[in-house]
Amino acid sequence: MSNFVSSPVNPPNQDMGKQDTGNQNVCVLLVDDDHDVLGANARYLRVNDLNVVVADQASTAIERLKAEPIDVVVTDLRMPNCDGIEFAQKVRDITPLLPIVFLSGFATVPEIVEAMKLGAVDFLEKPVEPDHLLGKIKSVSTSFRSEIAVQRQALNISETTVSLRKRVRAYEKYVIESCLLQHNGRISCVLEALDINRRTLNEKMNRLGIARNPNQDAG
Amino acid sequence: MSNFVSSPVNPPNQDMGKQDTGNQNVCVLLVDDDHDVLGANARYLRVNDLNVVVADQASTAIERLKAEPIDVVVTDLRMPNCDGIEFAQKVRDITPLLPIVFLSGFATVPEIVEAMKLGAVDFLEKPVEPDHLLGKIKSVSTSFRSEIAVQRQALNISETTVSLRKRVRAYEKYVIESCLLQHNGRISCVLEALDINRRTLNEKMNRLGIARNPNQDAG
DNA sequence: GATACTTAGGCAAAAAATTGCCTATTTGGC
DNA sequence: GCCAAATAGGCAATTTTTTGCCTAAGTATC
Repeated sequence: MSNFVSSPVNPPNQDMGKQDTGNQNVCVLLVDDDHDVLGANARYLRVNDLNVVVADQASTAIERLKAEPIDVVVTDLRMPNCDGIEFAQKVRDITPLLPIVFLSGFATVPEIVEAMKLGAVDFLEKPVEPDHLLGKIKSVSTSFRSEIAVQRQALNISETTVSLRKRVRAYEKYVIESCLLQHNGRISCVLEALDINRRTLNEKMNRLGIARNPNQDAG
Repeated sequence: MSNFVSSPVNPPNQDMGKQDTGNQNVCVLLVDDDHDVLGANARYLRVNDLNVVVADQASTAIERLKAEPIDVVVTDLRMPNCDGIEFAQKVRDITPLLPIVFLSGFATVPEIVEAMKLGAVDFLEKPVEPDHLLGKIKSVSTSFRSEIAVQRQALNISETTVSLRKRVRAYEKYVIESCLLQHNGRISCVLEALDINRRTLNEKMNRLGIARNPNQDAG
């Protein structure tokens, strides 16, 4: 019954206090047809404790995306078989809100615009400094980290029927969980922030399977 | 005041009844410090039945925005007192989802990225062909904004208090509208796609104020 | 131990949403 | 004109959700 387990509010391991790199949870999908660039970036990111999945072409990348719990996609804009935009569109079909970071040496305004419309989180100019890339990924993944899982659940429109009901429910769950997270689990704040009756919130949390867990420790 | 929290999904201009050029409903706010460009564009758009409000600087534009029922903002990126990005941010504070089209002669990648992140609908390179601009405005105002951008925004936790109810409602509306759009207004398809009872969909559309008869052809 | 504060939850009334059944309207084809 | 398909909507039964009232449990303070 309880197939909804991934409450982002209190993942077993997740702890704001953890102070190592905090990166090992993050899974990046690196896509680039240039093996040198791909390898170098992958290595750098791995050294920095990121979980890296690589692909040298769009089709492979899509496969990996379906198979692995990717948190961020970093892709080249210009690729031989399938350009980055096309690729991003496919990614969107699978995970509508997954952050995508584009890399490109020469990009035209329309390309950038199109990429951004497809929900690119950022657009870095090649050659990109590994450290800059790392920083970008970190910022993208930390700001989204808590939400990704839920978003994926909420909006993973992929194969299965996307009943409006399920989607709305997932969205509601997502909003409440985010709000909880944002207010360190302080119910009273959530009540105010969402302008909702306490009793209703209680009911919703039960119904939606939202765990309370005053993760009160301030980072 | 700013209780004008428009539905994040819907352009203010909802009236799909009139069918001549369909333009006279659309109100465009043109912002450009160059009076020649401003005048020329305004004239062209007016000739084409658009309702045009002009401003030669950001502060004026903001005032107009507050006063008039603007449907689309078209702004220069580079302006003397306040650059386009800054201006767009202010626009966002007032109307979180109003479509903004940027114009610019020389724009850097980061600028474009930033503009798009602020929800720009498009980025046209100056000098812009009046007809192209007109087309863009028409398409923006008739079709809904870029899905992803809207989706992101709909999902985005904003600082301001937006009741859970409103947000869920907006999301539901967005889902239905997108689905309608995707299926060219074919109700039967939407029913199937969203796995929802016909009667329920009817009720929801009424409740949420979703117009039937979306433009069967894409712009 | 008393007190204040925060949160959970039982219960039931009230409100809202869902949905089946039936009818009406529109559109296109024969 | 008649028929079929698609869609809207009235009505009412049913289900779900919201919410006020009241009680209780857990914490921290005094």
